[in-house]
Amino acid sequence: MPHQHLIKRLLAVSSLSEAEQRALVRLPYAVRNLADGETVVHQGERPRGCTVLMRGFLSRQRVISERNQISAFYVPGDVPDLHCLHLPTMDHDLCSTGPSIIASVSHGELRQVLRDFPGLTYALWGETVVQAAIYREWVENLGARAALPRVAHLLCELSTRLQKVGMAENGKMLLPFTQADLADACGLSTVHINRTIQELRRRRLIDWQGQTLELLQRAELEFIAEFDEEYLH
Amino acid sequence: MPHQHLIKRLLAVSSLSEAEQRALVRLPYAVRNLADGETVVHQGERPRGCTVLMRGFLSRQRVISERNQISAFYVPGDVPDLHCLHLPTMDHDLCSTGPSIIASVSHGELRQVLRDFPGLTYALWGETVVQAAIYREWVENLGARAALPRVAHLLCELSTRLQKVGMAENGKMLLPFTQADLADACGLSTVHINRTIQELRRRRLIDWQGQTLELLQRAELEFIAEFDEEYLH
DNA sequence: CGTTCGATTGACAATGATCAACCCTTGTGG
DNA sequence: CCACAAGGGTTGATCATTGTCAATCGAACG
Repeated sequence: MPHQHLIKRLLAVSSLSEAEQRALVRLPYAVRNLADGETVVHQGERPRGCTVLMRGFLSRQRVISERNQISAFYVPGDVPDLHCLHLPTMDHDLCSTGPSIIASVSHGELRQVLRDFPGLTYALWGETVVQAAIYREWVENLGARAALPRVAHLLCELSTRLQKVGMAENGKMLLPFTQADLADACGLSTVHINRTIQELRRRRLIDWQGQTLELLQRAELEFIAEFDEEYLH
Repeated sequence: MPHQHLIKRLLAVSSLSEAEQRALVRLPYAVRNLADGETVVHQGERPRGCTVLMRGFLSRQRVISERNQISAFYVPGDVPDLHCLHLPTMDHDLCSTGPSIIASVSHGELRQVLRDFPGLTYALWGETVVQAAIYREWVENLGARAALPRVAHLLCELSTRLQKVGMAENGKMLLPFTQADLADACGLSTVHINRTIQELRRRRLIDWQGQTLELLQRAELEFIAEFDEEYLH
């Protein structure tokens, strides 16, 4: 199993023995480079391994009533298709947003290690628990918040998750997302996302030029978004 | 661990040995009756056990920007706070909708059994995986669908889940939900939910009187909602 | 230099929210 | 037994947030 952040996070939730950590680290994997927009797994496929995102961003998406709806963003250390150990078919597309690098760990070998080291099963279950908490937040975000706080909440979440894996500092990060991506994630039109971002800029809450996003007044932004990072641990 | 449906479902995903099943069945639990509207677990609490819903309905809710947003409904056999094994604090209220009966299984004893029978850990992880899939569907429902298909999708989901636990037949079921509950789950106002339900009635897609809901033209309803029960197994 | 992609803008339309009643049923206390 | 209150459902009128359409602009790129 690759990636330090994944292992670090597994350690944070559950505590792993030396042997367990070693077994995890020794799991073989295949690395693959992805170009912007490339699809890792297609809806309907039955992947033979789990994907660990090592670098860059992935998004989970599917077309719902003629709209492309993004239901999750993944950052390095995430395992977007971990659930395929239990439910074999992917019911979404998994796409690279910007260039990225993934590692694939065979289901068979992973299952074997999980049988040998039950503590690892528990730890990976914890990963699913965290992802579920994020989905819940998205449900609330889409169901209850108006455009401005909704976008603000997403940006806060991204910033926090990126910070945890060392890809953001002081709310400053490199994001390959287009406004259309944000729109797909927030359930808004690109036009309205554009206006919402402009409003966030006007209020000096964010600075977003090219691929560089900076959250300027974190406290104020979190207040508007009712953001509480608790759910991300 | 109580409840046949939970055990049946665990068996459906993972296969459990005789010993594992016995260990599960023998877990002690405390039963509790809940009145309509009663709260099982409050936001911020750190429950000492997992809740297994035995009868009735629970909903997970929280106030987001002055709106009560429901992020999940639970039916008998579900374990709404299973994730608290990993993340100790509940960040939502868990409320009974209509009268219900729950069983509480101590975290300590559950953990012990999971240590003794790793196959059970894997099986319960599967439960979390399914719940996560439901959240994803809700994200898509709230993000991408207009009011009518959104409500239709929720009703299809409920019907399918209830059918699996023997609480619905031919799309006919007993639901204790008010229109306000639906509104909170769908991110719509009660007024608009009311009009949407009337439209569903007018098109002879549902018959809903008192607590009895019947889905009249399942195929047509699923078509409108783009509902595919795959994600529920 | 033309093409494409993403960002931006304006005009207009529409879905759904809000406000304010009103009705009906049910339950409760005098 | 009746009066009243409360909760849930229903309706109409009006408002506004957000979507749609269409066009423009600028940068990047072959």
